[in-house]
Amino acid sequence: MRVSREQAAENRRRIVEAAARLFREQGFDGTGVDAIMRAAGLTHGGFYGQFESKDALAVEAMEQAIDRSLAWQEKAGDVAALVDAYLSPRHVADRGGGCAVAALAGETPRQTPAMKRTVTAGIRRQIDRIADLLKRGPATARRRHAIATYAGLVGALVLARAVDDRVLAGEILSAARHALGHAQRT
Amino acid sequence: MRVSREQAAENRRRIVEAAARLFREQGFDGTGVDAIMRAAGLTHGGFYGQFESKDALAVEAMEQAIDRSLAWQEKAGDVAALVDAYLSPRHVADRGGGCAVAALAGETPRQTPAMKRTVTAGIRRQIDRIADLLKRGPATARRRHAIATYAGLVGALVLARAVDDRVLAGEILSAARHALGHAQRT
DNA sequence: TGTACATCAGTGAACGCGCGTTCACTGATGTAC
DNA sequence: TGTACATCAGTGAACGCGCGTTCACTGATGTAC
Repeated sequence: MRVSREQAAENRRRIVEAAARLFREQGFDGTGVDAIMRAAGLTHGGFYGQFESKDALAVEAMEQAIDRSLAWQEKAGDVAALVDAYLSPRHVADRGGGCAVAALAGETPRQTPAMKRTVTAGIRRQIDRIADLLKRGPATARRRHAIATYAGLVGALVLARAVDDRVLAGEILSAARHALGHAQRT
Repeated sequence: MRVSREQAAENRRRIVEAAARLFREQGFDGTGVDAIMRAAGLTHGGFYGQFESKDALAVEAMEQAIDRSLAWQEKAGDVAALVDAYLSPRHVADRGGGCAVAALAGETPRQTPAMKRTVTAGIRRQIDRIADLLKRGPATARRRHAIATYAGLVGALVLARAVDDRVLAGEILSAARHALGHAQRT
């Protein structure tokens, strides 16, 4: 049953969307082509008409997730706002819709070189974005500060998600918020 | 071919050792029972004489990796020494022998409740250990500071490993070392 | 101390299952006239 | 504008493979006398 070109393009978009969410929620290994296609409202057989392989889709999904994250951050006017949004309980709970680096960076060593390149580029853009938000100091210090801030954000989110105790998770978030929110003044 | 009780106990130890290394290197999903048994010098069939399941072994391997990490850290006399050791290129490269939380925390949401408990306990002990090393300030501030430090360490290690550019990886390590090494003075 | 037998750690083939991928087919879409 | 046919997006069964797990078997170890 053929489908219009617009419909096919729309289906492709839905596949990438579903993949970006499922990969972040359950990891690359933990998410099957079958599950992605079902989430997109299709059957798994049609997958290879749209994508060369699961790995190729993974790269595309990762790129999309990173783009969305950065676009979302455009709303943050300063580092404190970005830190607050990143270290919110909402972000901890929304693994599937949140930071792709925090959700998937741990699995990248086992991924394609293309995936590593995509992740590296995403991390670079994220660092630049934070450095832009820092108003004070020379460029090299701002960049160094941006990197340390991003590391603190990713680490705190990963730890808060790894822990099975909401109180401890909250403590991790608030400790990191305190350290990173005030760091701008040092 | 039966084997002496000491030999059997020794074999069991080797299985846990191999699992602790392989899980950190390749993840839980990425490491098969077969690969673990081969790394321990045995065949895969004997696995279930020693362990109830792959998940049960994973918990034991995680516990061992965390214990070893903390024992190793006993050598560090202050936070600066711990930060330097944690954020060394050597630790970045030695994923299989390094921090189990940084290597595997991203996969824990998909693991057994027992695994989550083990990881949570490990994170708690790690935070306490860092807080003990902090000399200055009241207990609550020390704890908050310890959490932020640990988050910074884990995040920087994860980012440095995710990146396919050694220069950027080095930059991440040194930025975090700078931020966390000097943080004690604030 | 030596012998006979029960025990059981480890072997290797086999299992059921889900995975990524392929393929013959379907039938609506797009195109040529 | 209408008709006839080629195209091709999507279907669903099937593939080979590796996984976690099971099991009948082996033969050295441990034990009872």
